[in-house]
Amino acid sequence: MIPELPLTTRHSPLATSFGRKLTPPATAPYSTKFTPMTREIPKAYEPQEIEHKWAQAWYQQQLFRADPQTPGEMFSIVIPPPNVTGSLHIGHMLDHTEIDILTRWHRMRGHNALFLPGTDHASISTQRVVVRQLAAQGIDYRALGREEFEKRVWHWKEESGGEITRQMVAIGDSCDWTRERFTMDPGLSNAVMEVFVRLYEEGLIYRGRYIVNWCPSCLTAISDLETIHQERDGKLWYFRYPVIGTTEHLVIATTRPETMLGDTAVAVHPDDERYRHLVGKKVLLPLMNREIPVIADSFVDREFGTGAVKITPAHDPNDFEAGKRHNLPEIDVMSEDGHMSAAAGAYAGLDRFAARKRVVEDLTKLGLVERVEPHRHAVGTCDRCKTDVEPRLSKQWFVKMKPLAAPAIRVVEDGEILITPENRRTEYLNWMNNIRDWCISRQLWWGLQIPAWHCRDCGGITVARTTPAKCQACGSAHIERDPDVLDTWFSAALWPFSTMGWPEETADLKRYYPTTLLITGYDILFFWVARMIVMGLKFTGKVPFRTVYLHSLVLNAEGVKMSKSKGTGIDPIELNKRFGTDAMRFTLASMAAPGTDIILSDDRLLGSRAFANKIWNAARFLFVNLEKAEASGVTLEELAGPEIRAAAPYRRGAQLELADRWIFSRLAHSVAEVNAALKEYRFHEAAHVVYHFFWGEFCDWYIEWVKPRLTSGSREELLAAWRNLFAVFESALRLLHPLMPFLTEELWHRLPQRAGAKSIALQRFPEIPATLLDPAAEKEMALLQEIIAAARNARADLKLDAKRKVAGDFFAAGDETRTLVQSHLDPILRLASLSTLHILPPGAGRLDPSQGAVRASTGFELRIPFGEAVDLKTEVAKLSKERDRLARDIESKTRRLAEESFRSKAPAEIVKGLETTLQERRAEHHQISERLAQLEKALQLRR
RNA sequence: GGGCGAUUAGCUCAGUUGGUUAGAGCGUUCCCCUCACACGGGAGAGGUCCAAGGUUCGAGUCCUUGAUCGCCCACCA
Repeated sequence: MIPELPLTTRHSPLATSFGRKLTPPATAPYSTKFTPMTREIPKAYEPQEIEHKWAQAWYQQQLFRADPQTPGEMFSIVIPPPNVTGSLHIGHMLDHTEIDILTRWHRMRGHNALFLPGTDHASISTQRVVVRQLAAQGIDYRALGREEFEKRVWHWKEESGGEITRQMVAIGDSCDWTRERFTMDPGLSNAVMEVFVRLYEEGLIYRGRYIVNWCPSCLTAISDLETIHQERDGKLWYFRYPVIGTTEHLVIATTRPETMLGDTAVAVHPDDERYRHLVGKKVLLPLMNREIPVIADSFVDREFGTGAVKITPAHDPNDFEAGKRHNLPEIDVMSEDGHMSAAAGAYAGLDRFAARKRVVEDLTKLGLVERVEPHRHAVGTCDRCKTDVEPRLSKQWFVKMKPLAAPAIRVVEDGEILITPENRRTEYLNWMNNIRDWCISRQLWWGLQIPAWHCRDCGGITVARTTPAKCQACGSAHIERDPDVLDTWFSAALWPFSTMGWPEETADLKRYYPTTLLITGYDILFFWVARMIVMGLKFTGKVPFRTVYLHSLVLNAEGVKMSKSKGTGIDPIELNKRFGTDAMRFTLASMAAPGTDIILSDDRLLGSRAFANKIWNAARFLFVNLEKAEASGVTLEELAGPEIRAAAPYRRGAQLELADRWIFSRLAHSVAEVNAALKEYRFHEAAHVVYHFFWGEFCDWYIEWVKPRLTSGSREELLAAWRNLFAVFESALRLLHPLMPFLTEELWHRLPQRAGAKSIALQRFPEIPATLLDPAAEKEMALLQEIIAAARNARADLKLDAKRKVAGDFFAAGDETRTLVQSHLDPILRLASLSTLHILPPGAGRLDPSQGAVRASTGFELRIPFGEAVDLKTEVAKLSKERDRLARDIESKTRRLAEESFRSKAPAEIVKGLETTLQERRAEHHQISERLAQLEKALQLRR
């Protein structure tokens, strides 16, 4: 069953975002009968209405539902689940655009394609959002109690998750909505418990008291990855600790004075001559008046500071280790919220930074501050709230990563998983090879609670899939569930298989797992990708995906990563309104060159919108002219046949006209290029190819070329013209569909269609037979285009009225060229705005440039005669420039060819090619020089 | 402290394995509101490919060094 989209939340989906609600359409938006095409088509493409109509239709009809029973090649991809912290931002749009392009492409190529949607509970982030909301209402979340708080978050989740779903529908994600998942769904949470228990039973999950990264603002432990190191200008304080029983002082250096209150030793290097006599003695810890030992430990760096370091086992990971080695007491002088604890004596209750200041002041008064130096160092901050992280001693749950990492390294090294781009693969391997244990417990309320129960009687831990009745160790019923929840990435790590029903052996799991591909941003390579590989291998014995494509990030105009909290994000809804989803998708795709980040600009979006409009108007042209063809007896049925979809050229007799041969050949090339580009995730290239084909070739040349054929001629001629035009256009729509799904769907339905034509998305991607590749046609067409361009160029330089048709002269020594021009005189005249083109006989010789502007290229010369008022000087300047350019080129080529080393070492074809080119250049140069001479003579005569 | 990426037209960026005159979009200049489209058509201008060395017959492309910008990783107090 497809879920109804909840429409009742006050956050109200499309009502606030995309302008309207999703309601079932009264009738299907496509015709169920043979479609008489809509003749009335607005002049400009207005995406809003159309996108909404199709988004809704696709969703309602479950158009992209995947069936494991369907045979054929499989393509499966799971979405990187967005956090339910609000709505999708522009960064997500890139994920979705790339995934959807590839999914649609595979589906159209006949593959059994699954795009599995879903969302992530995002433990810490979501909790923060709701806590802040409550605070805004004057509610302290702790006062609500855990249960009530969880209820509030679930409520928020329904809103946010619903909004995200609606956005995904609205931007045309071709997901299977029946398979939508959430990381806290019963099935997924079940998988999480299963994994936790198994890892615990194998000893790969353990609980222990260690120094962890603690956020005093979020009030939870966070992992190493969530700790962002920030370079900062700080200070290095030198403190004097009096050595007991002497008049000496031992000087230590520290960046964190406040932690000295918890010092339990001072360490020096065992080989350090300066301090050897002090080892074993005691120093008096100032302010606290505690006697602490001087110990020797080789972890001390003799070069740093004074070579003597204070040891605070409860507040520094190194000191913690040292403390363990030397059996030192651990004195925690801080509370969880970053204030000094009772153990800090007189400083209790002070904020840690206030305490720092006070400690320095007090020591200064005592004359125990030796000196202070500026010191640049890295400070850990919380990924979520940017608060300085406090290394804190606490009991947490960890995953032992080393044994799990080994296979995850192997599969990437072996190429069983392909990580692309290549440099990310290296990054992955480096990280995996230096992996450390993963702190997975979080002191939060929103999330998946750890399935462990503590015994109040014996202190034993019972880990179980379902709530146990008694303690596993002593049988006591006095057990309590561990209050902590799991790091949100723990459940995310299982996503590719938990979403498919694991640990059950479901049909989905068999058919769609391992997934084909993972597409996500490189910023979560370690957070997510690496851990999915680890967990996938551990629990399914298979890789979770065959290929990982890591795309760039979308940055704002300042080149900073988009962030909603910082207010630096671009609102995708705004973009959709202004440009349309298709334009946004196309823009993202066209900028998504692997390896470089994307800075989105209005200019590019405007360009894409213009492209959509261009296609719209090409279609409009077809539709408004079709009546004329129908009047001559061409029927819509004839334009809706399978030949259209097969892009089979319609030949009158055995002949296909040059323009048709050319456009089919170009189409075949374009399809091949798009396929090749998408295969290697070169979205920008695919976008460019389609853009150029549609606009630069189909619109600019083909349509213009065949225009007269569409409205006059015999029924047979009209049919040929229209069939070919439709075949190319229809194929081009399919070619474009993965990039611009809405526009193409709309136009496709406006084409004559057979009954029940549901969606272009379910049609085949164009497969153009290689026999349509026509190098001869491309060459001839290129020559004709060049001739037309030469005429236009000459016209423009003569500053002729663009509307005025003028006569031209044409000379070509080659018979073939003359024949070609003669047989395509009509389009040439039309496209170059010429009244006539006088083709001179081969014996006529060069065109006299004093009579007009001559433009020449390899094999031909074309002249537009000077009118009454002509600026010969401009013409001379133009030709001189061209002559100089040629001269430079000739010189460099001549020099190159004269080099013996080049001739002997370069491949023969390169040498030969260069020689040929050189000859051509010389000929051109000669012509231009001649022309210049004549022109200058003419100029003198005028004077 | 390690590692990585970037530097190409006014702007934003492409440029596949080294090969003949380095491309696109936007902007800009000139001409056109021609019966699909001014979100348009036509024609131009605009680049010592960050710098210096090196390899090569040949370098935007490969190597070395440097400069500038950015990113990732990292328990030296």
